[in-house]
Amino acid sequence: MARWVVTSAWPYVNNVPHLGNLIGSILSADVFARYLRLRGEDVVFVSGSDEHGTPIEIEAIRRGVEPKQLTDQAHEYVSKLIQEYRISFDNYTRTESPVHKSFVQEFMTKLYQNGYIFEQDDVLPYCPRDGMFLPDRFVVGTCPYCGFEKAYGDQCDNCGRLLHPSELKNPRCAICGGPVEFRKSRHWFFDIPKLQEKLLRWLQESRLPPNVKNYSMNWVKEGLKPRSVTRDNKWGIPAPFPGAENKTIYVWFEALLGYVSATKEYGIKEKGDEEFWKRYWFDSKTRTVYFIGKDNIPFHAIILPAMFIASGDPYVLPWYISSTEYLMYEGEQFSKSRRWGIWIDEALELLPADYWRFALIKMRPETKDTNFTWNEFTRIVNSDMNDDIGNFAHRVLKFIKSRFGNKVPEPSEMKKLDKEYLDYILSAPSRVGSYIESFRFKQALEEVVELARKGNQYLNAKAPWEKIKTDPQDAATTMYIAANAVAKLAVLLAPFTPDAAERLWKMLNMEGSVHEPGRWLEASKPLLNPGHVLGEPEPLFRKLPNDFPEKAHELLAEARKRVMEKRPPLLRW
RNA sequence: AGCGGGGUAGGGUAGCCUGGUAGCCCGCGGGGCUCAUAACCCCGAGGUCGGUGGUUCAAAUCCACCCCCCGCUACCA
Repeated sequence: MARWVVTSAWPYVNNVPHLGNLIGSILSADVFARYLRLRGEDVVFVSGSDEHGTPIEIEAIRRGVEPKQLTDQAHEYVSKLIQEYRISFDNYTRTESPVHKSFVQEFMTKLYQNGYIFEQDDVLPYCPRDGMFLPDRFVVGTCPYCGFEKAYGDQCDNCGRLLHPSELKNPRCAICGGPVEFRKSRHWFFDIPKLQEKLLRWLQESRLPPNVKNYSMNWVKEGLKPRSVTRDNKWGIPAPFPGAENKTIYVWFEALLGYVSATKEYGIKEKGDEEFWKRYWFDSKTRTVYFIGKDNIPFHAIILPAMFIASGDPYVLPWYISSTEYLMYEGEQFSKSRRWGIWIDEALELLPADYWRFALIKMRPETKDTNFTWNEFTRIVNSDMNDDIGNFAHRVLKFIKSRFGNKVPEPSEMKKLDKEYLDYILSAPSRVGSYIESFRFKQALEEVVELARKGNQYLNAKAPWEKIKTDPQDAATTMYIAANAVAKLAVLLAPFTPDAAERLWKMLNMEGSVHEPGRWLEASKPLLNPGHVLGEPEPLFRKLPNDFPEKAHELLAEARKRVMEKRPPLLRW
């Protein structure tokens, strides 16, 4: 049995995550982690709030508070939401965690000692009024090529040209609007070009998916440049290099290390073992799996492995990186400034987590950007989830209750149709599982829906409501198989809709929890024996009204108002 | 501009790697059933697979060029 570390990209908590963030990393990672546990695998599932860096520092300035006050509120709120979505993190921590901070400092010191860090002066934009150096993105001015007056220091949104902030005419601070100067500042750089050959060889031999692999190999082949690992921000982890007393570590470098430090923190808190994390990260048989959005590929496929190699410690390099495309909202990208989209707290005001989990997984942008529309959402919830799965379970359980005294009937002779469907049920866990293992969650869930669809066909073909009068033994056989299909559904749904799966498990009057380790493996044989007394059947899901798509925008607007009162003050718009 | 991903019936998607005249879901039209949540089942209509050219007995699938959408391009995270 392999050890697994499953990670999800760390939400940047200048804001509440939206549905795109949820499906892109957190929810996808949860489905995978839950599946592995159901298979009885040894899993650590970690993530945390990414809370350092300029955007948060600026947000804090804007609100007149210290950054820590902002991220304290954000971390607490996001942690609570993550629980409400039933994301089964073993540790959801934060980059302000003391374990993380000291881990990052020790790690960066190793890179320094191993000769992978060098110093160099840079000339950088500086705002004298705010008293801070500005990232390129936070300098605005007139584009020297097209004359657009609101070009950013890294790129002009009008003509698309890539820029350097020093090229802008009339450069101003994006925060206060004041003039920008250029000042010299000393920085510490990660000498990543030294690792070019090793990275290329690793990428070549890795089993990363083609989109990640090809993309990254091109990057590396084009030639890597040293990257500065320090920033002049006050808000962050102090750089441990001699002479770097006023610098902090660039958020990207430390946030990536959070995967390791979160495992370490978990070991200390839950196992009382300082060295626990090494059993995972330093074991060549451990499989580390990262769930990220497509914008994050270089950091996970190049920079993180480079850091691991440069540390000189025997870290396992990424085993798999599952990168999703983007979820769009009604045709356009989610946008905080335009308030376009659905944020995860708003969603819960409308419907319980299972509805979102199910629909989002069915919309998971696995090969291309996918559009969230209320029409499609309603279709998935009403048709796939409720009519196919929910109603199938209900019709089976109700029938057994009314005609068989709520006991699983004793099967007799199996005919062709019976054998076919029984085989189909018994092979479903391995079918669904193999899709999950190839990171095709959308198809995996479709396969679960298909089990219910086939069940409906089976019932209609066998018409036990008719046979009960003419051939009761055949009706009993049919319902024995159908009941087992429902039990199977409970297990197969467990990674996707954990609450509904558990409710169904209880309705079947099964022992313990559906989420117990190893359930998936048990499900390769019938779960219900003849004579087993079932529980009280009730509808598993409810349906959305037909006019839901038309009313959704209005409902969302109302939800947004309610949410604003629940959000901690520093996260309100 | 360079690199990567995508463009398949009204909507959503599979198939493409490993060529053999297109599969599934929703919607639509017709029929059936009555165990079930106005649910379920069956039948049917609807696609020259972004465009052009090429390779081949045969192209959604391979090659070339072009058009459109999305992302990245190293200091937003």
